[in-house]
Amino acid sequence: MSDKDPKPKRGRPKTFDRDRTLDIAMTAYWEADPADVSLNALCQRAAVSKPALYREFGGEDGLMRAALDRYAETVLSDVFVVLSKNAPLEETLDALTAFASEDPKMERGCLFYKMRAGKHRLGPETRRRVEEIDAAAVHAFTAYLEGRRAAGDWAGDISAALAARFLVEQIGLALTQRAAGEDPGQIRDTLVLALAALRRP
Amino acid sequence: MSDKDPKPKRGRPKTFDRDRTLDIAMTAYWEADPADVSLNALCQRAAVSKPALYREFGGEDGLMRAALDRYAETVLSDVFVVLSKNAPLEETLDALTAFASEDPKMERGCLFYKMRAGKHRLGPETRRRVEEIDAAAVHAFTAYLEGRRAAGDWAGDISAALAARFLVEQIGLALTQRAAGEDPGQIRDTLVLALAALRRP
DNA sequence: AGTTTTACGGACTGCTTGGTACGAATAATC
DNA sequence: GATTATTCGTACCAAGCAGTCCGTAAAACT
Repeated sequence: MSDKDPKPKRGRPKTFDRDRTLDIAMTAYWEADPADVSLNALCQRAAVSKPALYREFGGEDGLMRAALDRYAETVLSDVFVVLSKNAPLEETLDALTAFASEDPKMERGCLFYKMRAGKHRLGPETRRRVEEIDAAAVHAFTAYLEGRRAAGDWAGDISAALAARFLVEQIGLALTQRAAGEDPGQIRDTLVLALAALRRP
Repeated sequence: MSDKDPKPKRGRPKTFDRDRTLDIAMTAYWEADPADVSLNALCQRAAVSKPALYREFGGEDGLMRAALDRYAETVLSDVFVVLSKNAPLEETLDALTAFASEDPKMERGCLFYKMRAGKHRLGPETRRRVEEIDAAAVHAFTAYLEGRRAAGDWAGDISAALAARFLVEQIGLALTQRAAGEDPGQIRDTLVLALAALRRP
């Protein structure tokens, strides 16, 4: 597995730091609304030339898509991990509530939900990825809830798919409120109120 | 009160149709995201010159604010009327659910919530008006719920203010989903699930 | 040394944006 | 008819946008 310069390639050696640039782009898109971050501003922020960006990512759509990919690997994966643990319902809902309404990491909201909210403004690649992640999230929540039902842990009389959609939307709502700078305590209260629908029969 | 040309004013007579222009602007902002409607496009759509717009509304902010004003008078007022009727809780929640998830008038979502979602992109006047309407909505819902509590109709153990906030956000979520073109049936199911928190003790 | 290959970025394109300068048009008044 | 008051819209502005041209730098190969 040694990727230690196995082939001294021809031509001028590449100096473009893809990883660093992607980090900066992801952070910028995350902090602000992706629609409010221009390529020009991004180039300046990362001290990178525009042609370099185009060589590496093909354009704005490619860059956004790559940034979203990284976000999914870096941040969203944690949520999927939590679900795959198949912990009791109460415990999982508490963890999700804390994550969405209080986790300092999510103080500026969630890049995925921000992109989803402005889906019509995205390029085709990024939009496709957003829909992919959305479907994956619903699927993961559905699987988790079906597991909890089988474990006798959840007695809801609704379909797991509906409950999963509901969860995804309520968490999204909370994270959108955080991005808007609303009071975490109030966000938490609202989210707890909503999720009560899954706790009681 | 006759405004029948009581004063033959000096200067060139005005031909600008403020009402018609405002209607077209409101509709355009409503159908699309306000951030995606440029003044240029609006002028073309209304067959109006840009300087005329500036003379009448002062700029983009003024026009948006005027369009939102008209929207509040035209559309939102209906909701406030429903609340002021002080109908039983179940009945009102059903009406709100139908309004948000199925009313054909709201097929493209709600201008107020669209503006609120992109609040940071608005001019100062429009933003201020959005916050005003938001506060008014919460206030109206709070007053209604307190009335229902007094009538023994609502036995919730939470504050009316929290329940009002919750209602405003859930209705907003449903209307945002409608703007995104999601299935009304699914939107309805999700909203009913959320509002169950207010129906049960 | 010279050729080939690859990556580099300054400077440019064409387009859209919100906003405005200004002369022409149209009325009442003198 | 001249003056004054008011509204009209063409034509322009600077700024910002995504995206690209192309000359130059830096390496390996011959």
